[in-house]
Amino acid sequence: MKIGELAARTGVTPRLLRYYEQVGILHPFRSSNGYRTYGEPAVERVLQIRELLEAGFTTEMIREVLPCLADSDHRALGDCPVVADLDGLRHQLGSIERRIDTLQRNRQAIKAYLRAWEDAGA
Amino acid sequence: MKIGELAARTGVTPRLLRYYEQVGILHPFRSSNGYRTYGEPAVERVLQIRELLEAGFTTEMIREVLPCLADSDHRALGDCPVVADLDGLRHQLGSIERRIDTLQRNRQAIKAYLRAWEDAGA
DNA sequence: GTAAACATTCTCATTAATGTCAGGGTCAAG
DNA sequence: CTTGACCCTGACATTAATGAGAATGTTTAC
Repeated sequence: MKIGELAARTGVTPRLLRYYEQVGILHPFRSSNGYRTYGEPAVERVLQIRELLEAGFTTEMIREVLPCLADSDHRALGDCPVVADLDGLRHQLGSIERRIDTLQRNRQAIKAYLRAWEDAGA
Repeated sequence: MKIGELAARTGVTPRLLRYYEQVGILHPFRSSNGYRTYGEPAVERVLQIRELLEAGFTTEMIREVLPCLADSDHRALGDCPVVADLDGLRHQLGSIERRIDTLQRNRQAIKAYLRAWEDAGA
């Protein structure tokens, strides 16, 4: 499919799809006229990129982890390109875990605060 | 304490401390000479700001949630300034929970991937 | 009282993720 | 063949979070 259709199906602007290609997290083919051509799996990939970006990842982190996340259902390890840098991956993992931690602590605090107000208001 | 000391004690540059004031998440007093003056609790507050920023919050989100997080140990609800917008808070809570979710799913996937490689490599 | 250390404000620069617009190709429908 | 919809590249703008520097005032310590 061409960029417009992918954009429509993912809710992401063509501009951003081109950007994602530019930073190396999306790799469309080019047809002879120069148009970008995306396969069906691109849809899910783009959605995952969005999800990760909204969770606060940078495109650089995504470039590191996405290869190992993509298509995780039907893929054997052998399919993986040469092995993304495992140490980098472990590092990302640590950073993700720290973030989860911070988020959980703060979620707790906000919940407690809200509950206190709700109790008081009732 | 003055800005330099707070910077030293938190590892945050004076530049950023001024920035945090500018965006309304840090509120030093001013002494007669115009110098910013911070109280002891500012240290922890700054550290929390850093933590939240590193977890991917924006200063705007922090402005919303920090009032209800700050000093959460020794504070009665009554001390809270008029009540930060409870609905905004619930919204932030939802967003935090979605992020935790995304993060956890991806942590899982990365761990599985790493484990697979380690098993294979062994 | 002069110099060093630290403060102030203001301005400009940078990176990441986006938006927007301009100048041009491509293609399908009429 | 022309028009309209869609694609391409490239350039410039913006917001957030930072860094860096200039020009200037204040405090400290000799």
